[in-house]
Amino acid sequence: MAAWKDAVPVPSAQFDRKREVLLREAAASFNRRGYHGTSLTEIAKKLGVSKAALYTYVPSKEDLLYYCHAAAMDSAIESLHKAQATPGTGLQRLTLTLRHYLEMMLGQEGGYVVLLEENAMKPAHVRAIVKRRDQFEQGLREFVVEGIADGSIVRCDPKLAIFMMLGALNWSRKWYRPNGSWSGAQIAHALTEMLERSLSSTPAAALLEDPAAVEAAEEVEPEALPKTRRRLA
Amino acid sequence: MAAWKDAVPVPSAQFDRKREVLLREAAASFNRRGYHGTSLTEIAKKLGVSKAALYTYVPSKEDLLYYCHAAAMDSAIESLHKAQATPGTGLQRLTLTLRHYLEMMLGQEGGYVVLLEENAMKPAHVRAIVKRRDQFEQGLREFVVEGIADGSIVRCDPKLAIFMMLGALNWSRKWYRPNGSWSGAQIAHALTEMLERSLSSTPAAALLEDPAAVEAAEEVEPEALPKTRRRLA
DNA sequence: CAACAGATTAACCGCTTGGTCAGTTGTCTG
DNA sequence: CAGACAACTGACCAAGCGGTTAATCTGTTG
Repeated sequence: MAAWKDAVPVPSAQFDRKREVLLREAAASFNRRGYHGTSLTEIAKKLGVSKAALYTYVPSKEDLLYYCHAAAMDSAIESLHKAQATPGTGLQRLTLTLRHYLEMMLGQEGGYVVLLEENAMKPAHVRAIVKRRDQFEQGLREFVVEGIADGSIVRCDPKLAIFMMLGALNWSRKWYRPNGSWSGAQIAHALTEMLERSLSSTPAAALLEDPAAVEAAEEVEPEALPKTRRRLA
Repeated sequence: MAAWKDAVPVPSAQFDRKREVLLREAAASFNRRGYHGTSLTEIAKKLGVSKAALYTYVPSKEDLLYYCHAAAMDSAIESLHKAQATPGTGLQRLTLTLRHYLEMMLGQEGGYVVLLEENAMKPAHVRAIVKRRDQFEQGLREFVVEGIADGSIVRCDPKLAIFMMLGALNWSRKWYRPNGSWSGAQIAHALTEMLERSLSSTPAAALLEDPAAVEAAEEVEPEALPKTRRRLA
């Protein structure tokens, strides 16, 4: 068993770290130019190594894409599980998940996330990713059903509602610029607030207009606080 | 002037028709596999001709992408202009545009539409497309501003609101299947209804749950007919 | 029918790609 | 210091790409 030796000295923390950097860089390139539009030479150059060196960390370009997708789904499902362990109405838990998810996606590390060109992977990998994505979406749909039952969400088609919301969030990759006047967390707050409103049975009377306002309202958010949100008459 | 001869006999209606078919096929492939992931040989094979034949209709692969983008923007801006010529509140005009836009996108012809991998085009083409896209988005934002002024839309950040809505709509390409239980028009109705609710100052108490319900409310649309359009009380 | 023009093709070209490999480097171990 | 081993490199390869070309096919026109 190789596990013995591997487990001892410096368990190749270097290796794992470099591997992660590679994944981030690859994900960033894939997101910008697309999978087929990104060459390994390109990625290697950005990392300051030769193309051949990449094969120390990854068996093929296609696996690189798979690892990126897998990491993205890890984040998503983690957000879901956190919310599932949190008490609240269906609407609150749904919003919580989406906010977490988006914050990770826009986070300064850039998040892995590709969500596109899945069919560039071999069938087994596609199946694995699609399965986990279905789990994620199913969890979200259950929040909607729950919300309809507890009265926090208006009657609607859960599948469609989730597709709409994920579209609104995932598309943010296309226009979000980290150096703009809104931070990732601010965007996450404002977007999920609008989306919440689209399903809420008691929609807020106003939405955020100004990034600065987010900090005032958001910075407190860490869970507790007297629940006095403005509501429609 | 070549225009003289071109204008006379059969003004190459054949040519134009074939060109259009090529564009549709290309757009479909680009949307599925991405621009770089689609080879001209692949497109040619689907059309039952050789790759070289494509060059009769299009000067290069990159131009093919450009024409697709251009056609997509034509549709979008047409939707916008129609709504701009229609009276109503900002919210109504916004919703009308989005519904038209989505219906075209999901229409049976498959719509061109790519919206992705713009940077695969040469700078001049990118600029042309981005400019028109900005026009479209600017028009939508103006509907939001208008809606806030006339009281139909709650106060919010127009830019963010439009980004959210376009994301929700554009993402539908990823999950919509023409053979499912919802038609394109039904999806368009249900999605825009949810989005309308997210900004409306007087949100509807309920949303559509069932595709069949759309038909009862929507199916009247086919434009002509004795001009007795049913209206809401 | 002869002449012509546009559509179409097979064969081909230069180039880039993902991937391989033999060999060099650097570092830790005994 | 000797050996070992993983990291890394430059040179290389087959395959597929976008694009070109010379020749052929097809149909219309005088």
